[in-house]
Amino acid sequence: MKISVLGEGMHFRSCHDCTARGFAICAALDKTELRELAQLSRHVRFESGATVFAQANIATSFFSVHAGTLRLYKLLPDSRRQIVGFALPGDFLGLPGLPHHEFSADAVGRVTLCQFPKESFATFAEKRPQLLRRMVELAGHELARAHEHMVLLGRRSAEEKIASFLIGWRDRLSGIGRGGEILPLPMKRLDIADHLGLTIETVSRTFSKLERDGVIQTFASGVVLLDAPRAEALSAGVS
Amino acid sequence: MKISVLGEGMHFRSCHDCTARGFAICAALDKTELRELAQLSRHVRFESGATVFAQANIATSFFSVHAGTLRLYKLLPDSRRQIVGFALPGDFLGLPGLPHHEFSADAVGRVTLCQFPKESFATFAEKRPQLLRRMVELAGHELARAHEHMVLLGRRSAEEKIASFLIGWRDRLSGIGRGGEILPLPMKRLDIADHLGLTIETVSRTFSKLERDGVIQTFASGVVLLDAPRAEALSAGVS
DNA sequence: CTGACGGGTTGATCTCAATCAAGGACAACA
DNA sequence: TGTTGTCCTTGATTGAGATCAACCCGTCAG
Repeated sequence: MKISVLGEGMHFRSCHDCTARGFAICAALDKTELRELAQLSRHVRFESGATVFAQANIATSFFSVHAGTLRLYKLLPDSRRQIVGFALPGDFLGLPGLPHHEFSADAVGRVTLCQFPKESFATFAEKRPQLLRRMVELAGHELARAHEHMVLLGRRSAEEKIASFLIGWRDRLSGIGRGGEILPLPMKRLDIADHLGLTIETVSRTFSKLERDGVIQTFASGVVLLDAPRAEALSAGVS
Repeated sequence: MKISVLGEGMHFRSCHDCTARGFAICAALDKTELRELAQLSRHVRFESGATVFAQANIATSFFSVHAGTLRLYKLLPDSRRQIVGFALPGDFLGLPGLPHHEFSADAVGRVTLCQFPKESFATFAEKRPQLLRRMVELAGHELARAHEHMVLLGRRSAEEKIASFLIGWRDRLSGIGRGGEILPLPMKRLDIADHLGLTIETVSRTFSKLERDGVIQTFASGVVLLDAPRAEALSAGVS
């Protein structure tokens, strides 16, 4: 696990012009508070594949994603893996009230994060109801997404799973201003499989089927939704 | 949808000797605050099968479960159902920041709840960081449970699903002081199936298998874990 | 240029859980 | 007492997705 602090060579990126501000918890803070929070945070970078923290380890920091994608996953003893989600810029990682990390997180491509020591962040938050409110809200959105994912895992077919995943991913990206014609998929097929409760072969076959049916077009870096309404219908479960 | 307010005939149950206090959000409040909160809450009761609120309806209240069990579920247009969880005494229902109910909730057996108008609760909470902190914590625990359930849905066999469910249910009950030799299962087989991403037949068969193998003994009202270590091993995924 | 490797695709076969179908246990009720 | 309905169980068969296996393609090292 390599941590590299953005050091001397790099410009200090002030929170003020942070690209993830607006989606992140920081949105709940005023200028002064922002500076105070910046004081106790530091910017860290992880290269592709690096582990940011591991399941069951003691959590000493919270993180706010600044740039890049992370996969958040849980492992069973026999190494079956479930990716419980992908974290994007603005997402907050870490749960006050739980001493240990509840899942592992590693970088999908290069990632930068704001790191906050748990203790000082908690102290900082304690007297700022609007920050706590924001955290309740973020947790609520996360919970809603988790529930939606349970429906996917428990009750949808492979084709619906893939379509739902693509639509959900598109909507999340556009929510943070990263919408576009081509939908980038930085994660590997195996990651998608472990996220959707499928095998890599089924994911591959299903992508092929959707392409054959003219719903998507696949590229090395992602897909284009040729027939978004059809994908949305599949995603909604209106087979 | 029948709502019956506990009325004249019934004793007013003060929050002070509420059996769910201690697990519920109220635990974060002192005596004075508790009385204030009681002021803006009312006790409501639902008979078995009654719907407390429905998915996509506008949320006007928050609830704290006082007694009984609720099933929380999402429906697909074609009526496939995923039960995202069961709520027990002390659980908080409703997410600040989302205008609509994100799932439906109905009573499994008779249920009583504390109902708080959303607005007045929000106003009350706004100035009480320790209450907000408690809500963040509760949301965090809920999220952790949701993640664990994703592993179950995405990566476990039918037998492991049932074993995990039983162990998880036992632990939750004992966490609220309802542990005991016999593990009550107030929900129906169909509920369990829709919670675990199985069919009712597979649930039934798997219970039968576990009973044949001497892991459990089934009764009308629940099960006894004859071989808890074996069930725990299955639950952990150490097949 | 060649071989090894990682990531992805495709085909053949198998298996676990779904589906289809029947019947049992039990409570509510006429 | 028989009738009806709900819930649960069990058996037979099917099928979606897993597994096993082969192969393609681009990249990188030697």
